[in-house]
Amino acid sequence: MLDINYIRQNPEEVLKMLHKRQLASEEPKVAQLLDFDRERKVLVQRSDDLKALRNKVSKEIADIKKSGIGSSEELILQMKSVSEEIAGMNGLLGNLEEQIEKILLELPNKLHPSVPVGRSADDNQIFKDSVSFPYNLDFPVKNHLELGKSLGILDFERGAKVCGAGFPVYMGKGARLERALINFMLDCHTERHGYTEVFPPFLVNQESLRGTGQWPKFADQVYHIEEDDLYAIPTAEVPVTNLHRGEMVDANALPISYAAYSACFRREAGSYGKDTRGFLRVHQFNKVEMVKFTRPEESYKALETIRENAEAILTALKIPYRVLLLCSGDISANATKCYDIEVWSPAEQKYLEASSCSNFEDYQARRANIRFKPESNAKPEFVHTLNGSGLATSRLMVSLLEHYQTPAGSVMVPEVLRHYTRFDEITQTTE
RNA sequence: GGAGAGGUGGCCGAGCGGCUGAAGGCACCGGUUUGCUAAACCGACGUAGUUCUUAUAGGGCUACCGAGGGUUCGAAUCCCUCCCUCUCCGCCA
Repeated sequence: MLDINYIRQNPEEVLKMLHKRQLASEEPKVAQLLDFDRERKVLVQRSDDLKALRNKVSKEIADIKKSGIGSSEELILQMKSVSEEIAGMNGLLGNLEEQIEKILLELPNKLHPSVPVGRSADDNQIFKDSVSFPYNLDFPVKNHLELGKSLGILDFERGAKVCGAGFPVYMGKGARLERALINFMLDCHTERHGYTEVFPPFLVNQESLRGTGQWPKFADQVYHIEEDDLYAIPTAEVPVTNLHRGEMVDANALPISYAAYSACFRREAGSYGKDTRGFLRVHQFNKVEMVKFTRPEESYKALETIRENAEAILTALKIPYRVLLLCSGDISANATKCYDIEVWSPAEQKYLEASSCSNFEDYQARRANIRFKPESNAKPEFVHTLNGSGLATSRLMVSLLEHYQTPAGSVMVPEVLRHYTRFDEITQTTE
């Protein structure tokens, strides 16, 4: 969330940001917030005055009782009514603070000056266009669904039977290939890019969702297990960023870089009918996520590093891709700046999002209260948090299967994965 | 699921209902001493809100001892609920 001091001092900046984000409906909230804030201040002052009086008189009462001189009856009676008055104010104050908190949690993050202004996904800027690798697909290409079915490596029907639509099953060499991808990506980030591997819980509590900003905004997109009041993670970002929630991290340890595999669960409520075929939109998918905690002055450099780390995976796999710089109307509410990496699908003849790399500055750190001391005796400051998919396997698998198919209908395994799969090709005779 | 113990500042740890924002120790910071380092000694040392002043600093007031309620003139301290950690028993993977 934003610093309330920043909003007090720069309300017009906040309004400008909302305008750029195409969130006109949110604009009245700023004035409302400032109204509540002023009201709160008046109430706090009056309540603090009463508390000061009560503290002072309570000490007098103590003195009277100790010395045994005089009577405290009258004072106690007075303080009783003062306490009642304070209690009344606390009720009002609690209400106000709840509303202030609510608005603060809902307001989106600032935008970095380099973010292009635009209305929708159509206005995203191409940061890096068509990074390609040589392929000979001069034959009728099959799409990933056809390949998955003919090779017996993907089973959407049975997935739907055991769970529901959007829960794909990988079989045989398909399962092995998926696992190879995950292992390759994790090894790459830990051994070559300097990340520490984390295997996080796949269920989290509500505080964690709130810490990274999925709560309250995306409450309806997250699977909720009522019995234990836990939520299935939509991304490893949630448990991994929250590892340091409420902590004072050691300044010398910064930047902290974590790479984590997790399954990701998304309800995708309201998006039925859009890109629903096969892997294009699923409720459960696998992803390796990179998370960084940095000093504020280093976060934008770290964002480029994360993007490069994600690109390195595609380069190694020789998967064609491009990088977009998201515009103000398309970027998520939590991020100040975000790159999307999209992989090419020869069958769909379009780019598919496989990674998002974002800087959140102190937006998540403030929610999750993650601080550090810049100097040993200095005041604590919020760290900056960032993350990027490195990468999600589902769309990656689409592009991989389609690019590596042969005229005979088999799929070759990318060079760098063979060490993990221990087979070179997936043919129809797969077990 | 049952029984017990406990959650206090960056860390460890003491704390009788009023004199406790909190002893003591460690770490960090400033200084003295010292050939360097270390040690020793001295000093400073939480966060947030608000207000005042002789206002790049200092003072006052308020809140914060796992979270939320309650009792009380007054709660770190007593009571209740919840969360977490540890130990033991039971059950299960």
